[in-house]
Amino acid sequence: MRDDSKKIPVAVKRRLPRYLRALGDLKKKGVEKISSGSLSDYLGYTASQIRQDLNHFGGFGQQGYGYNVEALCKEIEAILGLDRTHSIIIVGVGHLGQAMANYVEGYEKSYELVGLFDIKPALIGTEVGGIKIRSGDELEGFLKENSVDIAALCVNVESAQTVADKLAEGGVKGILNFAVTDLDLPEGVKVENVHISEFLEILTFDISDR
Amino acid sequence: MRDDSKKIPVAVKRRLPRYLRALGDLKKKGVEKISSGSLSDYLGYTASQIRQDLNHFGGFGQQGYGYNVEALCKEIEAILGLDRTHSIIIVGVGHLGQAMANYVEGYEKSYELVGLFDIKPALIGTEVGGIKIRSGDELEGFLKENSVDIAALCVNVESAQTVADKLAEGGVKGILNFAVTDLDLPEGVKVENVHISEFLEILTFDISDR
DNA sequence: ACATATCTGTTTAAATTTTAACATACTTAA
DNA sequence: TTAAGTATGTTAAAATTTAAACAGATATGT
Repeated sequence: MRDDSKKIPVAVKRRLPRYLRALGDLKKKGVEKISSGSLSDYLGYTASQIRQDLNHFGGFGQQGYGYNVEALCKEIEAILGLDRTHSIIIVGVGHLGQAMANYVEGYEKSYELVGLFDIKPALIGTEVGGIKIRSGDELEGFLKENSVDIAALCVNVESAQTVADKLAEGGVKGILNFAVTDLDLPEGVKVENVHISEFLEILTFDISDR
Repeated sequence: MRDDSKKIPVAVKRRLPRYLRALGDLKKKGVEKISSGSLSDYLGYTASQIRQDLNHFGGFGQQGYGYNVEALCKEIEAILGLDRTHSIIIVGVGHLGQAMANYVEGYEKSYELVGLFDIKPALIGTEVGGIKIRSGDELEGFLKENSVDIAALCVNVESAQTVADKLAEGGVKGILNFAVTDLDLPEGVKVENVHISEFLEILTFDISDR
């Protein structure tokens, strides 16, 4: 939309959800305005960094006043794309897939869960969150018929790449990958990895006395 | 252990699990040696970065030869602390908690699942992975009796801080936090956040055409 | 209305992270 | 045994990220 938004540094991008969460909390508390200094206390980022981050999207603050919580919240939502609705499917409805479904339900309008897929016969046909679980065989056909923006990939490592290929072929724009493997995908399909076991390993490194 | 290891850059630390995974794959394939160049093709990091990363831990390569896969694998395991066994409990045995339990089972010797806790009466007393789910009320007592290294925090946002306080008080060294909130903890207790909804938001940002 | 304090946007500097370059050492094959 | 090729460790440069500094604009209290 805005033409300079391509240049938003990766580091800034990854902080946006945290800003949004903080602002949502403040809004809920009835806070109307906030300064970079107060937000710094709240978030643990330096006030300087907050001002610089927010400035990538244009001046939303006012000197001597601060930032309007409501307005800034809306703005960041728009930047992240949460002001629109994105269709989501979940492939692999094990524990992780169901946990993911719960997260998706938490958003009022930003996401719409449109499909669940699994290959386990016992699961096919049952419902999760009011949505029927379809057979994995139906995935390709489903993607032809329906426009899917995001797929949460909650299958095991072995089948991850195969499923990912089908998702890419079917026109999915982004994959939230929970399988602990690195997917090879065509240009244009975005991937966000959530390699849980790696977080555990990093934590283990941190607690190992050294 | 090594006295300069405190200086390992954060960015390097966070890449270690990925190195370990790649080396494990190679070992499984029977590859004995690997050069930084080949590893670069495999991982997508530059060869230069790989050499520089690995050098933080001492020279494990050999000029004209490369790196011994087996030896390097062992070394990184040791650096991460995976050559020892760490006790783990999971607090909150919903879908996420059970998924987490599965991950832990995947490690042969590095982790030992020693306890599961939940407050839902229907769950208490049932077993997951051969471990009985205890009542949340027993948590403090359990921590007094047992030495717990890591806790996976899989409870809802509302109770996360309260539980985290008990964990810290009980001597837990690290918390893998799945609750989408920022925990306030005493110095010395490490936290690794896995804020799944934030990954989804970042992915949404990436796919939003701009 | 005015002075003082507040707070942003922006510029400049520091720190961190990544990439490139290269000298040196080892391997391999003839 | 020797020469050519390979590949590391290390140093230097570039890029990115974070922090500090400050000028200018707004708010607030008297």
